[in-house]
Amino acid sequence: MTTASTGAPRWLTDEEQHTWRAYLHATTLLEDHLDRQLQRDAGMPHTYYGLLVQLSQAPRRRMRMTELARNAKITRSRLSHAIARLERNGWVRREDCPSDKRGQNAVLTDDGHAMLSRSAPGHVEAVRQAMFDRLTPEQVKSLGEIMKALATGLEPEGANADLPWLR
Amino acid sequence: MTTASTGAPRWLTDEEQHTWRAYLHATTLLEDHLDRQLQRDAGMPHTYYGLLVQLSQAPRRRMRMTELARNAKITRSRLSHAIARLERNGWVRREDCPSDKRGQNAVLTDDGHAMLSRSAPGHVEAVRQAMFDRLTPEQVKSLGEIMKALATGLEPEGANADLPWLR
DNA sequence: TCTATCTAGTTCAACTTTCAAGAAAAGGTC
DNA sequence: GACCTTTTCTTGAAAGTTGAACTAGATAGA
Repeated sequence: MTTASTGAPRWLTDEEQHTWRAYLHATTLLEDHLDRQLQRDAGMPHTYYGLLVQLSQAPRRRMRMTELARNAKITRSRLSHAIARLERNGWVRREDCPSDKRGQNAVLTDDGHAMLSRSAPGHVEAVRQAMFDRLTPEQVKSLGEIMKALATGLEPEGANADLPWLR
Repeated sequence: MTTASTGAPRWLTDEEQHTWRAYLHATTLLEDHLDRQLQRDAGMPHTYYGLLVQLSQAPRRRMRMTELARNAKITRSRLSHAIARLERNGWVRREDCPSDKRGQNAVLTDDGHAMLSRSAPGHVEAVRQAMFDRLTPEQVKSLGEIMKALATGLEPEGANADLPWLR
């Protein structure tokens, strides 16, 4: 239903195959690299770090669970687990939503904010070394455009909207 | 030890930040998309599918565990678990290595090969729709170069060789 | 109001990944 | 050969992820 496989398969050209492999290769290595960097220096995986960053940038350092999940591109289930863990660490706190009794706000605690301030420089440095120190300004620009195009195609809205919003 | 954080943190420019977000965003969505596509159509995650592909292209459809792990950029531990699962599915079989009694070969079974033949067209189509249908030929070329540059920087050999070969 | 439906978030079980530890064979070196 | 180190692969427990089922509150219609 998602992808009708009619007709002969359109295989990839040599250039496309090369690019695809390089893409898989590089994204895997980079993800692993940053995951380890953060696990070592901040005690959490990259996804969790991203959640704290989102919260730190939100209005009152708090955000509704669903919105946070949508921004971070993860399922609500995964977010529940993640927030539970971050709560155990004392970096996030849950709070009932005043306007909707079903709702929860995830709130970045002072400890969480402190931890973020401590680890952000190291993380940025890692990102810089892994990515920006290796690309020309033109490549950075180009990469941004390419990634934007890919994301647009995969965004829940648009053509492929048979999912609640993710899955 | 890995990343001395001396001096003021070199923060990211606006363009770099934009690119970085787009990168995270797009790679997350794409990974999830393909993982679900394969889980649905082939009954396994993307990583596992990649292992079968590697085996299918190896000389006698078999490969030493360590080599397979290195090619797939995963740990040997993870590979052990993965192969165990694929073995349960009947798609892979283990075989003692004649020349080295410690060694094991992972062998793609006929069932595994058949399953691959069945699901490959759909997967290629998914990759094409998600990536190549959305990029110009110039972008494809550029993306390939960029990813190659990133991978080179993260490759175990070279500067950052304090890891056995991964981790 | 009563009912049906939808939305927010959590929970459970199954599965995958990681990390640390360990068994077994191979490769020096003396 | 005896000893030490390295390499190969596996294991087991803890952590993280997924998908489905579930509770509770919101919403809308008759």
